[in-house]
Amino acid sequence: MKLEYSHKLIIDNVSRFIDLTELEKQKYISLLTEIKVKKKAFLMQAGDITRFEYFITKGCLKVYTLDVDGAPHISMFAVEDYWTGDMASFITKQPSRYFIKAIEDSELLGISRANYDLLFQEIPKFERFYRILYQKSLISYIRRSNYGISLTAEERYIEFKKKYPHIVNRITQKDLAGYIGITPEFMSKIISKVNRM
Amino acid sequence: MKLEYSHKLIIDNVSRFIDLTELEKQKYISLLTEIKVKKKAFLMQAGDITRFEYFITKGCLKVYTLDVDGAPHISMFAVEDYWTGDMASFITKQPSRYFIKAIEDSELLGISRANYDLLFQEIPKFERFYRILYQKSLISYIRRSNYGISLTAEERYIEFKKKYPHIVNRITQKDLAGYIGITPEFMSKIISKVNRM
DNA sequence: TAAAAGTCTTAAACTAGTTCATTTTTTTTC
DNA sequence: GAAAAAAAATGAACTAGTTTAAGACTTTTA
Repeated sequence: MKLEYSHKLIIDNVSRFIDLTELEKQKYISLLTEIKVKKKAFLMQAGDITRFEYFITKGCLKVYTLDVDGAPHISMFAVEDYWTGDMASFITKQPSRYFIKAIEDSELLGISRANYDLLFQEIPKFERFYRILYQKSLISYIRRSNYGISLTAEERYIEFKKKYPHIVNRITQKDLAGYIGITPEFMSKIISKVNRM
Repeated sequence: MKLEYSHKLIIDNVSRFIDLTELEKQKYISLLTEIKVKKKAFLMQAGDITRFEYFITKGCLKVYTLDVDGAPHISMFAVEDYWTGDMASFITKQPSRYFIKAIEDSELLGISRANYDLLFQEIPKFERFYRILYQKSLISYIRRSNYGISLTAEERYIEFKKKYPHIVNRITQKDLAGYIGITPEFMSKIISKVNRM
């Protein structure tokens, strides 16, 4: 079976943790929805009940909330081969507090809540896939949940550059500040300081 | 089948997400190890390769790292009916950066890495249990990973009291400071301020 | 391709949280 | 139940990061 690029990408991603037969691959792909979103457009907004979990096949997006003062707090940048969405809203069917906005023209594959549930009935192996995917995400979020309180802003910036070299030059300094958790002004100071070192 | 208290607790916990037959329950329990740890004793220390994932049946423990200056950063307090451990070390078999120390005399059920792997072969339903358990943990860690950078220390303290009323009076102010990410001195100030309000 | 909008830089005054030092209170230990 | 150890409170001097404001540079849009 010849797969188109985006389908090959997601099958390769899934195949890191579980083996699928040709029939299962086709079944899985049939449960996905193709989505395109132009630069600056929203994939979802706060107040929405999230209908999909997303896999990015092309582009770059930011996931963020607005605090009481209207300042954005970016929780992740999602690029090719990443999974994103708002799992809390997707699972609980409660309105989301997150915005997801495209930083570049982007293409995604979405799985709806109904198809996500169906997937486990049709191909129980996916319980294992998601068990391992969530386990790996959990390991990185557990680590990250301490960053904000145990590292200085400068240390967090250096960590980000080391961990995400493929992302750092696709985003603005302002958005990076929103991720690191500081003002754009202080971000500017840190970057010029670190570059001088 | 009459279960002893600690086994009943863990079976009830697992049964929130999956249904087990009597035979499966017995099989599962046979894979667990009972562990007791006295107040102030370590369940594990940085440098160890974590042998178990733990379920607490009695007591209270703190999970923490030491930063370069030797200051403790507490990542969780674990009480009855909680799961804890260092998943990164457990999965990758690399040395841990965490300490787990009992705050009260505690009793736990541990599953070894070998039995964890075996469990999925013997009772594949557990892929689903862990998929859902990790999914729920992930939802709360995703939320928490933004707390450090988007809330003030006072707001984090108020959140903690609201979310963990059953824990707040079992731990010292000093340990709470280590969790909130501030000095014990500033914690003291915040608490007296919040109580005055 | 010009104007508009957004991003980046710099600097001075400010605030949340730290550090260090001392005293009081509570808990642990023998 | 006394002595020792640990935790909590308080205060003064300090630092990381914010706020506000203004000008320079880049990107977007018509």
